[in-house]
Amino acid sequence: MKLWSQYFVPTLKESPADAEIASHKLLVRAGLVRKLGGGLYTYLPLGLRVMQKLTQICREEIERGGGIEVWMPHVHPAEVWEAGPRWAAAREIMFRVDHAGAGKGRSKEPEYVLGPTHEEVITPLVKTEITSYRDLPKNFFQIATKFRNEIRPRFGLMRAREFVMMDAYSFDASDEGAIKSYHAMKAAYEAFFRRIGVTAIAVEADTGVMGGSFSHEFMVPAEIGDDDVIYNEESGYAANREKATSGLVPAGLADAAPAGATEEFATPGVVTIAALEAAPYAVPADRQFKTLVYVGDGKPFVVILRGCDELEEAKLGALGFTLFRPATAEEIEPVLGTKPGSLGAVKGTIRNPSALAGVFADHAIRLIGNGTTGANKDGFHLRNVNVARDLAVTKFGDFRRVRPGEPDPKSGQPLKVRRGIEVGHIFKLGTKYSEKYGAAYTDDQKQSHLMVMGCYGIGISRTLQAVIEQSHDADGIVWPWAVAPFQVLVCVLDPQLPEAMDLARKLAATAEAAGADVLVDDRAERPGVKFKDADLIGIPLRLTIGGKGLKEGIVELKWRTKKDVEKVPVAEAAARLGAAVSAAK
RNA sequence: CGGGGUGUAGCUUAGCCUGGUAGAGCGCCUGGUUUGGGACCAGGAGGUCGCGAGUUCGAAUCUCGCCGCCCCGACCA
Repeated sequence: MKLWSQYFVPTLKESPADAEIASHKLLVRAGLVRKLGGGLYTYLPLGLRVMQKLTQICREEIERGGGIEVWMPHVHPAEVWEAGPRWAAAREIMFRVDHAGAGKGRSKEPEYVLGPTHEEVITPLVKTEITSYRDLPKNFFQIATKFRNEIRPRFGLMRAREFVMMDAYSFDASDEGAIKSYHAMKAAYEAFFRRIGVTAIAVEADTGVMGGSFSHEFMVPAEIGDDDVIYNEESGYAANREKATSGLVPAGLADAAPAGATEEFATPGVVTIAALEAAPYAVPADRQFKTLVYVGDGKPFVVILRGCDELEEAKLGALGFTLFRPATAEEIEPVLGTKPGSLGAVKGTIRNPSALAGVFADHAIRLIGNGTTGANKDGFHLRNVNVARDLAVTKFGDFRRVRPGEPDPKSGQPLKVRRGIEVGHIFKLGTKYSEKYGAAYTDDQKQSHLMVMGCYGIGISRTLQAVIEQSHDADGIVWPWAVAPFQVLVCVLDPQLPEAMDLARKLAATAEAAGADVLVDDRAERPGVKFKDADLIGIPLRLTIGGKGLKEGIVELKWRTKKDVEKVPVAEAAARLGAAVSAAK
């Protein structure tokens, strides 16, 4: 039991000027956090209590799913990352500590980084500690602070530079085992979000820099989310924007026969899809081939899309390049023969085809069959370009961005889009890391095999804010019982009356015995102030004790989620309170 | 990193265009009156006006540079 007057709950009447969204304003107004700098927050007592509850529930569910808790350092020697598979990609977002020991007599100082995640730490550990199939599978996790120098921190805890995350790493002897571990974690995540009272849906996701074979994101639907979820409730299809596909191209689509000989025509000044759509050319965008040039690991490659489609850049990750980016005009010209505007990938028109790492075409261009594209000659395009006959395609793939309304790949029903907050992510990693670090085990036939890994993350501090974003009203936060900083608020309107405080202590003890955390508002404030604060900080159950009520022999029970107040005779108060707490648990 | 905005008391802010004593509300302190949904009265403390240059007799205000913060984009394990 805590007495408000001796605790620390600095509530604010006004929203801080730097908060934009409801959950961020409430985090600050309800006295949960204070900002130190961009993306850096102090957790005040109330915020810390919520964090501890989330942490504990998470721990219980991950352990139930097979996790074994460990604690890893958050300062990593840079060599650990240099030896790993993604130093190039990850270094940009890592905080770096360059001269940690300067002035202490060491001639050459090692470089350190602050850990953004821990594959690079756990994999070498497992490599040395686990060598036999008898010790597999294993799943290690920790709940700890992570550091990522986000390009743009925003929305309070939603995208912070220092944040709390649960990260788990599974090691299995076989692919089947890894899939089993993956599903155990997926079930653990679902149990976690269910227990904390948050709606989070698992959606298919891109594996990004992590690599790996498949992955799900856990998304909390919210307008302020960073990510688009593409879904259809009826078929159950749900994927994030980067991963989403549609059934736009029929499965049995036959390639179109050539419509005639390819011919060049003059298009002076035409450098955009839109210009070619206009008179006098009048070539609809969905009959044009859009030719983009990227550079992957130093070598240019071409991507062909329909003129009406957008590239979903993340899907290029499937091509296997470590790093890729759009090519500059200067890089494009020597290879294709001209600058962007009249680019094409028709065989024989590319100036230096051997310089290309490949020509990758989106499946949807097969819907065009015969279309128009650039001639790799300034001011000229080609018509009657046949996909199968004329284009120098290395490989077809899914590269386009899905649009709402397109058919669901499962059922053909229209896809919808909504925003979501990514609160968790699970990956089946495969052997990317175990191969790099040589994490292998010996089986019962004395054969050596690479361990098959998975990795899993839950953004605990982000989830804290997602709970508020999902559960608040005009007056303040509405905490779900399981994560509320306190479950019961005993609101003493006349704390100067000894009988009121005596009753408050007695009933607080009753609620605690029933399993609730209790805060007693004993401040010498006017009732209005206390009620406003009570609603703001969102404690689920409020018990009000006032001098007036005591004269009538009653106290009041009120749920944060309900409007009505229940008057309870003092004699029955303990029993009613105890029953309410037991029922809510 | 590109675009936009913003920085004045612990918090929310007015003043800036058009240079001349830095103002309000909330919060805080003292006293009094109040006391069931953010009370009232009286008094009080609290400011290098983000930092640095410049223009000027004089700069919160105009100019330049830097920094912080916020939003959009890019990016996002």
